[in-house]
Formats: sequence, C-alpha cells, structure tokens
Amino acid sequence: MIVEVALNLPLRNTFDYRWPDNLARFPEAGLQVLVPFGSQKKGGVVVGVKEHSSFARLKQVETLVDEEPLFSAEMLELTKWTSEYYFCAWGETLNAAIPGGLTLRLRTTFTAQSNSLPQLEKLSELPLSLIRSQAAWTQQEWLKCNPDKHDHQLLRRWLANGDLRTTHVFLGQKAKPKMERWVCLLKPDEAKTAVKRRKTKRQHIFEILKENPKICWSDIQNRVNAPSHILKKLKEEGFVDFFEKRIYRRFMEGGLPEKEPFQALNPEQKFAFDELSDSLKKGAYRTFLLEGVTGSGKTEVYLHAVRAARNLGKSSLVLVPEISLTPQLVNRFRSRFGDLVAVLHSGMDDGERFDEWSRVRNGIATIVIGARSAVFSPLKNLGLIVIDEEHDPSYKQGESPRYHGRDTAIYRGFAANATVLLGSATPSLESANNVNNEKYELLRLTSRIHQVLLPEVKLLDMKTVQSQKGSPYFSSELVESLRLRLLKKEQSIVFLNRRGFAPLVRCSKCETTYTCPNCSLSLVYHQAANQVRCHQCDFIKPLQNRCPDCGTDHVPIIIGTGTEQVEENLKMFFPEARILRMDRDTLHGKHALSKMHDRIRKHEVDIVIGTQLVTKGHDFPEVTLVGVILSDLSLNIPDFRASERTFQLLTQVAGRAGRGHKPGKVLIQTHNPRHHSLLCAKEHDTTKFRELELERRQNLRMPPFHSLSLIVCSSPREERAESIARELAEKIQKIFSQTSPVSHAESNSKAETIEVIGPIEAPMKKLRNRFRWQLLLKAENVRPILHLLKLVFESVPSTRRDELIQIDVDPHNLL
DNA sequence: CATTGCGTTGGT
DNA sequence: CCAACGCAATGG
Repeated sequence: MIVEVALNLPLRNTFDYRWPDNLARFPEAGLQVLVPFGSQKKGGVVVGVKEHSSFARLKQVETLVDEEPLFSAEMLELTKWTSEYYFCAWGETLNAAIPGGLTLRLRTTFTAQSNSLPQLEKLSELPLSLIRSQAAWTQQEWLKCNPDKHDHQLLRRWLANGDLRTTHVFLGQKAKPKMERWVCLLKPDEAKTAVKRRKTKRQHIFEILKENPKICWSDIQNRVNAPSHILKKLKEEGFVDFFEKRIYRRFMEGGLPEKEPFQALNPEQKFAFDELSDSLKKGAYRTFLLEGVTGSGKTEVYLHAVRAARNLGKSSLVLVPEISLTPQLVNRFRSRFGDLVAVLHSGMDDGERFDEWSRVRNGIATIVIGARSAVFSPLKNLGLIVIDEEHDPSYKQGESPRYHGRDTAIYRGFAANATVLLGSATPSLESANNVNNEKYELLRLTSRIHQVLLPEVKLLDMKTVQSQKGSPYFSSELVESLRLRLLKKEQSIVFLNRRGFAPLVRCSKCETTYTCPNCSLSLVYHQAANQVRCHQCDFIKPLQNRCPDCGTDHVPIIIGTGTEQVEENLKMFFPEARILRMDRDTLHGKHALSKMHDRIRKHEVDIVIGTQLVTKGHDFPEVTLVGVILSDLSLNIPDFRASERTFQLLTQVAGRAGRGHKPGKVLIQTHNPRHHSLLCAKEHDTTKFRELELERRQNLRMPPFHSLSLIVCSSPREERAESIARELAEKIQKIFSQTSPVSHAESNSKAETIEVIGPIEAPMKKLRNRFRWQLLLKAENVRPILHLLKLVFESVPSTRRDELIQIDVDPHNLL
C-alpha cells in the first residue's frame, strides 16, 4: 500500500510513501507517521491511502507514531478546506490543529568520524571544549555553546568532507498521558496473623483494601508509611494486582465550582433560545447572529443552547477571544455542565492542553470552550457552535495558517449540519452583511437584564473643552468626574489604547525622532524601565542623554502619551486613589489577568487604567464611569476597518459602565467629535453605524462587498523585496493576458474581475529587519482570487533562503 | 523549510 | 587550484 503524507512544510503538495509490512497496523488516513525526507526525517500525517503512485522510487514510512489515527475524517476534511481557502500547506494546518505537545520531536546528533577533526583548534572556546570532551554531540548542545559564524562554517566544512556525520533520532512527542498506579485486591488475607497486639502495616493495607478494593497506590502510601515493598510482596504472593490508570491534568485551580441552576430567560432571550432549539432539533446547518448589548445576557442564551444540544446527545463548541477566556466565564459553564467542559487556551502548558484535548477526543468532555484554535478540537457529533464576540480581530491568526476562527467554525458547522450562533454587541460588518443577504438570521437582545440603563455617553471635543492643569491629555470634566466617583466610592475605568509612557522621543538638537533600527517605527518610551522599546520587535534600549543620530548630549524630548503616563498623571491628581494599570506590561504570569479582574470585583482598586484589556472580561458591577483618552488613536490607523474597530472598541468599553444598579457614565475625549464612529457609539446605535459604514464600504469597494487577498514579499534587501513583488505582478498580468478570449470574456463578467493594487511598499515598510512590498488582490468574490493564486504559485517563484512570500486571504491587518 | 548540487567569483 | 558563496532546484 502507498500513503500520501502531508508534512509541516510550506509546500503545496503531499508526498507518497510505501507502507511497510512490519508496522503495527494497516494504513489509514489520519495516522501520524515519521518519514525520511531528503537527508532528514520529518513528522507527517497520512492524508490518503492508495495502491499506485506516479512516483517510481518511493521511500517507506519509518515509524508509526500511534496506532489510532490522530485525525478523524471530519477533521481531515476541515483542515483541508482551511488550507485550500487560506492558501497554505495542509501540513501546516494539521500541525495547528493538534495540541503543541503532540508535534513530533527529532534530535540531530553530530558524530565525529575520526579521532581528530581537521583545524579543530580554530574553533572558539566553548564549542572547542564541547568537542574535545565528546565525540558525538547534539545540535542543542552545539547551539548552547554560542558558536560564532566561523564555527558554523567549520562545522559545515566537516560535514561536507565527511569528517562529521549527522543522525536524526526520533524522540516521540513531548506530551505524554499521565498515568497513576492503582492497586486492586484479588483475595483477602487468609492467614489472620492477629497474634500481635499492634496492627502490622500489612494488616493495615488489607483493611484499606477491604474498604476500597481498587485504590490509588499513592493513597495507600499517604495512609501507611512506606508500603511499596510490602505491596510488591503482596503482588508476588498473589493477593493484589497493580494496574495503570490514566489521569487528566487540569488547568483550573481548585475543584468544580458549585452547581448553579439555569436562570430563567426573559422574553427576548427565550425567543432567541427557541429559534436555536428548533434549529438544533432539525439538525440542519443554520447560522444565527445574536446581537445584544453588553449585559443583555448573551451568555445565558449560550448556556441554554448548549444544554439543549446536550439533551439531543450533541456536543458543543464555544469559541471565545483569548483574553475573555477568564475563569469567570469558564466557571459559568463548569457550574452548569461540570467535567463535561474542556477548556483549551494558550495559557495552559503542553501537558494540560494535551489532557483536555484527550478528554474531548475520548468523548469524556463534550463541551469545548476555547480560543481560536479550539475550532479544530476533535468533538464528535457536533450540534452547536457558539462564537462569542464574533467581531473580535483576534479570531484571525496572524501567521500561517492565517485562518479566521469564526469563518472556519462556520464552515465546520456547515459540514457537520450544526447550528452556529455568532454573538456580539457590535457585530462585524461581514456578519451584518450576511444578515442582509439572508445567509445568517438575526436574533436581538435589546435590553440589559435587571433593567440597567445604557450609560449616558458624552463626547468631549478636545479642541474646545477646557483641559486639566498639568496634563493636556485630560479634560477637566473627566478629572472632576473621576474625583466624584472617588468621593462616592465608585469605580472608574480610563481607557487608552496605547501602552508605554510616550510614543515618541525626539532629539532636542537635531529633531530626529528615535526609530527602531529593525523596523520602520518610532520607539516608545517606557518610564519604569527608563527604556525605549519597539512595539513590533524585541528591540529595547536604555534611554540615554545622547542622541543616537547626531551624537550630541542633550535631554530628549518626550512627545505624546501612553497608559504609563496616564497612570502617573492620575496619581498626581488623586494621590490617595488606588490605581491599577492593566496592559501587557503589567501582566505577568498565567493567572495575572484573572487576578486583576478579581481585584477589581473586590473593589480593591478605585481607578483602572488600561488598553484593550479593559474592554473584555466580565462585568464589574461597581464601575460607574468610563473615560476614554485619545479615542482617535484607532481612527487614525490607515486601514479601511479603522472606523469599525473604533466603534467596536468604544462601544465595548462603554459597556463596562453601569452594570450594577447604579447608572453609568462615559466620557469620550476626541478630536473627531463629528465622526460617525463616535456619534453612533454615543447613541448606542449599532444599526445606524452599520448602515453608514456598509454604505461607505460599498463606495470604497471593500469588504464585505469585495474580497481581498494580500501578498507580502519580504527580504532583508529592499530591492529584492520590490523585485519579487514586481515579478509576481508581471506573472499575474501574464496570466490575465493568457486567458483565452472566450474565458477572458467570461472572466470579464463583473464577478470574476480581479483588481491588482500594487506592487507598493507595505505601510510598515520594514519589520524585524525585513523590507516589505505588497500586492493587494481585490475581487467581488474569493473564488477567482484563489484560482489566480493557484495559477501564480503553481511554479514557485524563486526565493532565497531569507526571502518570503506570504499570502493572506481575507486579511485583517493590511499594514 | 533544509539540504544539495552547480556555477561563479576570488584569492593564493 | 580549491574554497567560499550565491542561486535554483528538490524532497516521494
């Protein structure tokens, strides 16, 4: 038999291998295997089994990793669709679909072929001592010695001359099932040697076993001191037997939360639920968009829908943006469904994630709640998919495979005849448009539960409003409102979507702003560390009183503001207030975010200042004021989605105000008080915003009315990035002209026309020392674009080792 | 992506 | 003359 294997490489094709007889089982699609590849070995997944191959000389599969397929037919189909739609290698998607701990690990070892390697003494110190001490060493050990350029050169020469050989050893997977040893009683101790006054340990063990005929080894050890040799003896004598039992590591602290009853639904929730329940019963694919303001009880609808699916014997998948995946949310599900819930997110370690994933695969857990990649979780008999905060940009993966979690989930739902429920207070325009097109059905929750009113929103025009003494970034009205909340012992949130102290640093002499040496970006000043940092790469430099450009000693000028500075200002205005800054710089450790949420809920802080992090997470009932500083930041980004993003951020953060019984107030400081994003956010008018923005998008010929794909060419050399992009553009033009007159006429029908924008320099011209040029493809439909991409990349354009062509279908970041 | 082989350059 | 490097192809 011959198998087709998909490898985790950016290659469009699969590779055929012979299936040797000595493997433990017959070939089957979905099995994970280790195969020889060129002079190396690679992990891969069997995606097809066949009898003939068009290749004459086939190598054979080397190792079968597990006797059970890692992927079901359904998952193979879903990952295949994902890689075709997002134009990436199947193997890459397969790799993204499994928990990281299951990726196959290989070790490369170098072995010296003779006692003396030529020119050994030329090595630098550390590598030399390594090689002197051992004749074989691993690549890891070698890299640990920090070999320099010449050391690498020498190594390569040895390999070329045959002085050194490399071998690749298969190490298996990092994550392994955790086993526990159990003891079970086979027969009671006949010889009742109860002569002695004190119980022997042996008798004690028998007593325990009499109570619990099957018990964990460590439980016995906890109750009887050091019984391991006694237990071994008992086994030899045939009284007991040992067996191994798999245990599942859990990320959640503590046990299960207390069981909580389902809340009664209000009429709107009930209507939405009935629709969902109806659809679940019919078992045909349908997608609903549940639009409901913050606090309108969307989660309760999700919970009821999950229960309805469960009552039908169906499993449920709940997708949530990474940062809203807090214990509060998870506990709401766990308090209703207990251990049927599996949680998958990036904060877990490999073992935990592997175990949660295994619980899903083994059918122990039938409800998954997780971030983007959970869309690939191995649920069987899927009935319901919920995508919470459907509009959230974090659903789009920034690196290959560049899939959109929501759109992939919808495809999965379609393929599985499931009911899909998208939830948001501020639906994406894509989804809004799909409602208009009748692809989705709209469900609405218009009132906040407990009759809480929507907060009053006020726009403060920073051009006319009086600003606070001491800080040009605060209006006196915001400061006074904050003061009032402090007096009333109520909480406030100040939102500013920029971290650090100040976004610009300038030399007072030559007036140049400090820029990142690796990226075309300004360096951001961070006061706590007295450093300037690049927010795109890892560049960090202490701030010195010497200009890096002109070299003169001077005091740098700091321009603009960030969360760090706002925190400092607030401390100055309100020395006695308890202030919490919440941004990526204050977030340390895996439970940091939920700890901060806890502190806010316990009213241990008065004012929270933060970036987007404060817009998510769960309700803080005591917050009655939200202030937004520089609300125009997201508006000024040169991206067609800037106004959508701004509207969503403002609505989201405004929704933080007034969730308890006290009415909330929102103050938005802006320089664009007439912009529709701000005006609609002020009026809580998502419908109007949608209408205006959809019209704008139609005029711009942008999504959701047109489909985009972005091709980014990057190289350390600027002219190469440009020439690759130009080469691609030429190739595209050639394909356009080659299309035969007939099909060209067809393709000239409006729906098939593809517009090529570029090649142009990317807005962020340089990133991490790579220059970037881009091409944007635009058409009314994705299909012709995908077809074109296929033709263009049929023959791979020649790129060098350090050059890249990245393709992003439905891009969400055009910078 | 990593490796390999080939043709060029460049220095001895 | 070989070594070093850039470049393109290849992997089953």
